[in-house]
Amino acid sequence: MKLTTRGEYGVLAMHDLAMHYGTGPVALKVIAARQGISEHYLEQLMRPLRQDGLVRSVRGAQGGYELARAPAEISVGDILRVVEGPLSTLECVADGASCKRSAKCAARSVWELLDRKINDVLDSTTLHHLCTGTVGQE
Amino acid sequence: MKLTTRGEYGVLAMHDLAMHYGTGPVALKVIAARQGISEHYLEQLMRPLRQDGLVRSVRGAQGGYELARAPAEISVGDILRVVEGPLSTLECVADGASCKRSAKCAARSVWELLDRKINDVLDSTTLHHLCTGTVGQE
DNA sequence: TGCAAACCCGACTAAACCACTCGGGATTGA
DNA sequence: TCAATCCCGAGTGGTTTAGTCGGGTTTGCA
Repeated sequence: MKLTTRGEYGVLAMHDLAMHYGTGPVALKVIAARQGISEHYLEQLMRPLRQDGLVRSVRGAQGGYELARAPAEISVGDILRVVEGPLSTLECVADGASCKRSAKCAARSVWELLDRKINDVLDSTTLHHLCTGTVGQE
Repeated sequence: MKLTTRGEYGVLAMHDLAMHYGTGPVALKVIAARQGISEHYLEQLMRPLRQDGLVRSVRGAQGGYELARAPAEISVGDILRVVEGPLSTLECVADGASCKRSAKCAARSVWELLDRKINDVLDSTTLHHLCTGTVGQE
């Protein structure tokens, strides 16, 4: 039930970008220093975030990254799915066919319920909530 | 956000025991065959479950394992915490002191909310719910 | 009394994954 | 031009996972 640093750092970096949304691109070096993360490692996380259209990059001097959408339009779930892969707790829940026991598996219902609750929280929490300290509200 | 096979198999085995609760001990070999799990591996999972008092073992011929409490008194959370360790999604949430940024960490609130929801589901789902197909009810 | 069925325990291992690091290339503003 | 910046692929040491293996010890039953 652990999240890796990819998810942790990814959300930290995106939150950093959200705090500076609308003020031009922020350099990787700045984010890394501000959040206390390895710059090269963070770079690896930005790649999929860009490819997935969550951030835009500006190359060259004075370049950097910026959110591709407003903070309220990006959920923590969006970020985690991109940097961590699918969020389901067990392979067999995400992909029913892969589970040989799925038909008679009594445990399946707990995992399904769990996945639903996890996705509820992560999809209903946006960067805007993080920035305004209103996580879990409305 | 993945669960390991320890958690998956642990719940499967405990559910198996719950289905045969009150009919004497069930041999590891029987559970392993019924659930399609390696017997030796399952043995490793039963050790902590026994040490934690969730199951009782009967040694010698005709021996086996049985639940130490009624199925309604054992939650999925109980099982997972024993075989998987603490359920929190990030180290820094479980142990605030270990997180250098905890004070100013905006992301922290999401992880706390997430952990709370996960524990809610797992602690309110018992083996009895699994056996009766009433997961998520009452 | 002997034996086989069962639990008990510690050590080992191959493969995968994690959290990075490294080195170089392409792009662009000043 | 040059320095800042993003872009990309490859490598790496350590840890974890999902087991296997080989031997105990205990006990019901013939």
